Amino acid sequence: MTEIPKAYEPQSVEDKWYDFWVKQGCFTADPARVSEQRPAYSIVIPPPNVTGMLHMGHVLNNTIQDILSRKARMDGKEVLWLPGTDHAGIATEGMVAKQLRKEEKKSKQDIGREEFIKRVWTWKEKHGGIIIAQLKKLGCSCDWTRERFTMDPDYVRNVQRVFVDLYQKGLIYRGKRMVNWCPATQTALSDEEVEMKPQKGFMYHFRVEAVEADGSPVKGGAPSIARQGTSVLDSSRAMLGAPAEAAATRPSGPVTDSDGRTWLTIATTRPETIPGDTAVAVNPKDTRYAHLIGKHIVRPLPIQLPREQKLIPIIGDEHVDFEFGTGVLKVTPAHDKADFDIGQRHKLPLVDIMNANGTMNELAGESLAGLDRFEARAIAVERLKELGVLVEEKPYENNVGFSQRADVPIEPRLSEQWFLKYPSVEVSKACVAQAADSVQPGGLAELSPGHRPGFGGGSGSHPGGVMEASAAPAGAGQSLGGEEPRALPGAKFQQPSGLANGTGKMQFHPQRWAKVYDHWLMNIQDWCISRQLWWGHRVPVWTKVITAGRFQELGFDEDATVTLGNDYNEFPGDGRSMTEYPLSAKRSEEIETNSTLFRLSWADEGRTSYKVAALTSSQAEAAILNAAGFTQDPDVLDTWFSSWLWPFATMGWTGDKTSDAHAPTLRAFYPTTDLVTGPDIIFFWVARMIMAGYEYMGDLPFKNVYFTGIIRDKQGRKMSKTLGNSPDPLELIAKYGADALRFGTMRSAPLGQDVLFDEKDVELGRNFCNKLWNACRFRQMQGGEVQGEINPALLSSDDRWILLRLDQAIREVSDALASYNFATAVQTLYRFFWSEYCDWYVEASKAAFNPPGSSRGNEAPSSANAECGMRNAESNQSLLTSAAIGSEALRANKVAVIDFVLSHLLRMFHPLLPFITEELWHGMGYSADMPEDQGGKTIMFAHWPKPLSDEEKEAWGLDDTVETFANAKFELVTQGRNLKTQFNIGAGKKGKFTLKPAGQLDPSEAEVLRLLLSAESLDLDPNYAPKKGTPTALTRLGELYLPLDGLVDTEAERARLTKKVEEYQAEIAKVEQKLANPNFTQKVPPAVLEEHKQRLADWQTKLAQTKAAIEALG
RNA sequence: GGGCGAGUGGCGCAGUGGUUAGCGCAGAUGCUUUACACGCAUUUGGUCGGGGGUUCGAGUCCCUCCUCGCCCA
Repeated sequence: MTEIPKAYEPQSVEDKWYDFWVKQGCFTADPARVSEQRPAYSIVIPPPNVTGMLHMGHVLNNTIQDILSRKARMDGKEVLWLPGTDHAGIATEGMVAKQLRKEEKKSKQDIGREEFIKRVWTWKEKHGGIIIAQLKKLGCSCDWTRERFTMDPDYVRNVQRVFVDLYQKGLIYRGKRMVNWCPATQTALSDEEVEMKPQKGFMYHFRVEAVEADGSPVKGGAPSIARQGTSVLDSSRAMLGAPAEAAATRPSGPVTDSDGRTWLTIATTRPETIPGDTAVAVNPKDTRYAHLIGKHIVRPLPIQLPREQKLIPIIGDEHVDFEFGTGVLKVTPAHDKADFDIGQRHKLPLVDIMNANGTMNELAGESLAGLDRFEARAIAVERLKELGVLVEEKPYENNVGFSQRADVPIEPRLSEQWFLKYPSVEVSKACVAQAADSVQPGGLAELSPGHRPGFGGGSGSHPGGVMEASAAPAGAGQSLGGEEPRALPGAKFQQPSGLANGTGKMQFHPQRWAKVYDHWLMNIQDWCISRQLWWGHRVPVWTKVITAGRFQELGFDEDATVTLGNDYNEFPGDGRSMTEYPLSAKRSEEIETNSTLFRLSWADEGRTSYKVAALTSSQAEAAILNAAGFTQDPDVLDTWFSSWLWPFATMGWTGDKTSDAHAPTLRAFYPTTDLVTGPDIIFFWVARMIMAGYEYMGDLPFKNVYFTGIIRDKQGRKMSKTLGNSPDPLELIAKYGADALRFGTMRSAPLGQDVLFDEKDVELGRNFCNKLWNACRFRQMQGGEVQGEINPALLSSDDRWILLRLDQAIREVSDALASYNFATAVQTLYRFFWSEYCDWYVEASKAAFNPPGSSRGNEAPSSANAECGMRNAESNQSLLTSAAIGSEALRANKVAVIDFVLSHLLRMFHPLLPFITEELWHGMGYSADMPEDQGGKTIMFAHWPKPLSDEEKEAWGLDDTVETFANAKFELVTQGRNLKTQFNIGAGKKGKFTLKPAGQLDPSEAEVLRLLLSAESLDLDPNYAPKKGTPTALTRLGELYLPLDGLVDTEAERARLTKKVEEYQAEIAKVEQKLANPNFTQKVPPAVLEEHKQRLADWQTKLAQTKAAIEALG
C-alpha cells in the first residue's frame, strides 16, 4: 500500500486515470464478447452540436449516461456508449456566417456555396473537437473508437438512402405549402422549431365597405336590427346586433351610414397584410352577416389600386369564430396557416406580398414596398387613419411564433418545400408503455382514453409490414371522449424477423412523458424537411430540362407522357402515392442503378421540353448526373432528418438487409438499452428515432428513455447566455474536480424534476470527495493486512451494525439505480458513508485502534479502563472482554471489516465518482488480489456489490438485535453530548459520566460509549445515588448522569426536565386518545395496536423517571 | 382553451394510508478532538397551498378552489 496524500487533489488524478482507461481500451466495446453470460448494454449519446461548448445540461445528461454505462460494466455487461456530434445546420452555418461577416465583412453569398462549405469544415476541424475534449474531462466513458459525426461520408449516404427510400415509398413529396419561414435565416422551419411566445401588440379595428360584385353599394345592407342610425365610429364601441342573449357580448354587425352605404368592421393584429387579403369570411350561422355572403368588400389597401381591383368576396366559412373580434375575418391565404386552409376550401387566389427576408414586395403597394414587415405595419395603420377607416386601436396580447434559433417572429409563408409523411406512426405510438400497470409480459400497453389505434386506417398502411395487430373490437377507441382506458385484447406485435430481438415495448422515465409523446403522435403533421441552408445533407435530387427529342434519345418510352402533367414538385393531389405512378420510362444508359427514380414533367407550355428529376444515394451516380448537366436541389435536409437515424446509422447500418445482418456492432448493440435526453427534444428527436427505428430496423431503437430535468439557476431561471447565469463546467472542474461536479449535479437532480443548480452543490461535492479521501487515509494509517479475513467471533456490535447498514445501502442504491432514481442513490450513499460509517462507525472504531493507555491513545486515565472492567464481566454473548480491547487480533479484524466496507463503498461510488474511486482503489491496495478483469486492472470492471446473503448474515450474526442495540447506544451518546452542551462542558473539559445500566453492558461497549461521548470517564454503577440536581438522561441502556463537581444549577436542570415532561405528556395524550377510540382498537391491525401500546408504555416510563428526577432536585 | 407537473421549516428536496413528518444547505452556539475546519458536536425553524370528503387513522386517497411552471392549440 502506497501512502496517499493528506488532501485529495483531483487535478493530478483525473487526467492520469482517463489516459489510462483510454490506453487500456476500457471503453471499447467488443461485439465478439457479447454472449448470454455477458449481455450487451448500449447507449447512443445525444450528439451535441459539433461547434458547441459544454454546458450544465450536457453535464447532467452525460453524467447520467456515464453512471449507467459504468454501472452496466460492473454488472458484467459488454458496454457500448457510442459518442459523436451533430452538424447542427442552422447553428453552425450561423456561426460561420457571423465569423465571415466579422472578419472579412462578407456574406456567404459573396464567397459562394463551395467556398462557404469549405469554411464550415475548417471551423469544424478547429472547434469540433472541443466539446468532445470537454466530455472527456467530465470522465465520460464513451467508446471513442466509434465516434461518429452526422456529416461523415457513410452517414451522409445513409441519410440519402433513407430519403430515396421514403420517396420511393411515397412518403416524401414536394409541394407548395404554408411553412414557418424564418426571415432572419431565410429558411423554412418545422413546427417543432417554432416557439410560441406571448407578444404585446395591438388589435386594430378598421371598417370596409360592403358592395355588390360590380362595386355598387350593397342592396339590403345591414339587417334592420342593426340600423341604428349611429355613426360608424360610435357603432364600433356600441354593442349592436341581434337581440339574442349573445348580443350583449357580440361586437358590432354591419352598419349603414347616412349615405346608405354598408360597412363592416374587421379586427386584425396584422394590418400590413391587408394588401394580401383575397376575401373576408364570416360564419354562415352568424345572423349579423350571413345575408352578405356572396357580396364583396372594398379592400382599403393598397390605396393606389383602382377600386375595381380592390373588390374581394365575402365568403361563408364555418371555421370563423363569431365571438372573436367582430366576427368578420380577413383572409390572407399567402400569409397565415388558417387563412391558407380557408383559401384552399374556397379556391381563393394567393397574393404573396412579402419577400423572403421579411420585407414587403411591390404587391403590397407603393407605400409599403421595401419596408420591413414591422415598419410596414405602422405605415399601414397610418394609411388606414388617412382613409378614415381606422376605428379602434387597442393593446392586445397574443401568441406569436418565434424562430427558436434566430429569435425573430416567424412568417407563415407559401413556399415550395420537401415534406415527409411520417412512417411507422402506429407502431411507434403503441410501443410506449403508458402506465406502470400496463407493463405486462407479452401484453400490449393499455391504451389511454381516446387513444385510437387506427391500425389500417389513414396512413396506417405500413410499408415495412413490421406490425401485425388483430382486429380491434368494433368501435374500440372510436369514442372521442372515452371515459375508460381500453385494452386491446389480442393486439400484439410480431417479433421483427430482422436483426434485433426486441420486446416491442419501451418505457419512459418518468412515465408521464408517454402521454406527451402520445398526444403529439395523435396530432402529427407532415414534416417539412427541407431547409434553405448550405451546411447539411443536400437533398439527393437532381433535375434537368431536356428537349423532347433528347428525352427519347435517353431511351424513355413514349408512354412516359401518360404521367406527364404532374410536375415532380407537386404531390399528386388524388391521394395516390408517387410509387403508384408507374415510371414508364426506360432507364437511361447514362444513369442506371435501382436507386434512381424519375419524375417527369413538361417544362414549357408548348410541350417541347421536359423537366427530368432523378434521386440517388450513390455517389457514382451523382457524378454521372452532374456530368450529364443535371443540377442538384439546392436545399439541405433538416438536421433532425439525419439525427433520427442516429441509433443505427452509427452502428454500421447500410440499409442492405444481408450486410446489416452481418454488421457486428449493429447485431450486438441494437436496439440500445437506454436513451438519456431532455424532454425538450421529445418530438424533434425521440419520437422520430422511434419511427426510424421501426421503419429501418423493424424494432424499437431503445428500451428505456430517461428524460432529464432542465438545469436552472438557483432562482429557477433557465440557464442562458444573456442572463450570464450559466456556469462554465470546465471552470467548475478546474476549481473543484470532475467528481465534485458530477456529485453536485446528481445529488440535486430528482427523477424528472428540473434541477436548480447552485455552485454550492459542487463545493459540497468537493468536500464529499475529500471526506472519502480522508476516510481511506484513516484506514491506511491503521496499517495491517489489506482485505484480511473477517473472523466472525471477533466482531463487535459496531462491526455487525456497519455490515448490516452496508447491506442495506447496497440494496437501496442498487434499487435506486435500477429505477433511474439517481438522486436517491446519491443520497443513500451520502447517508451511509457520512452519517453512518464516518460519524458512528469510524469514531467507535477508535476505541479499538486507540485504546486508553496505549501509546496511540490519548491521555485518558487508566482508571476509566479499570472502572469499565469492574462490572458486567460475565457477558457471554461476545468473546470481547476488556482484555480483548485493543488486542492485535481485534484490531486486525476491525481493519478487515473496514476494508470490506470501503472496498464495497468505492465500487458503489465508482459510477458517480470515477476518478477518486479509481485512485483510492489502487491506493488502498484493493486492486491487488483481484483478477485482472474483475478489478485487478481497474475498478471499472470490479463487480458491483451484491447484498449479503442470508448465510453470510447468519455467519456474522447480523440480526435485528444488532440494530436495536446500536440505536440505543447512539441515543445514549446523543443525549450525553446534549447534557455536556447544556451544562457547558466543552470538548476542552471532558466530563465524567456515570451510567446506571438497565441491564448487562459489556465493558468494551462502555469504552466505546465513553469515546463517543468524548468523556474522561464513564463509570458503570448499578447502585449509583446521584447528588441532588445531577443532570440526567434517560436511555434504553440505563440512566446516564453527569455529576458536576461545582455548584449545580438546580433551576436550569428543573427547567430542562420540565420541558421534557411536557413533551412526554403531549405524546402520551395523543396515544391515549387513539387507544381510547374503540373504532381504532377494533379495526386496526394487531401489529399497529401493539406498537401503539408499547409506545404508550415507553412514554409513561420516561415520564415517570423524569418526574422522579425533578422530585430529586428537591 | 386543452394537457402535464409542482406547492412540505429561510432555501432546495425525500416521504409507497400507520411511530414523534425526514435529509442537505443556510442560521445559532461551542470546539486547532492525531482521517478530514473541504472538519466535529449540539441546536433553533414545519397547523405538509386553502376548503370539503373517504377512513379507526390522510402530507399520502377522492372532490374542489388558489398559486406557480412547462407543453400543446
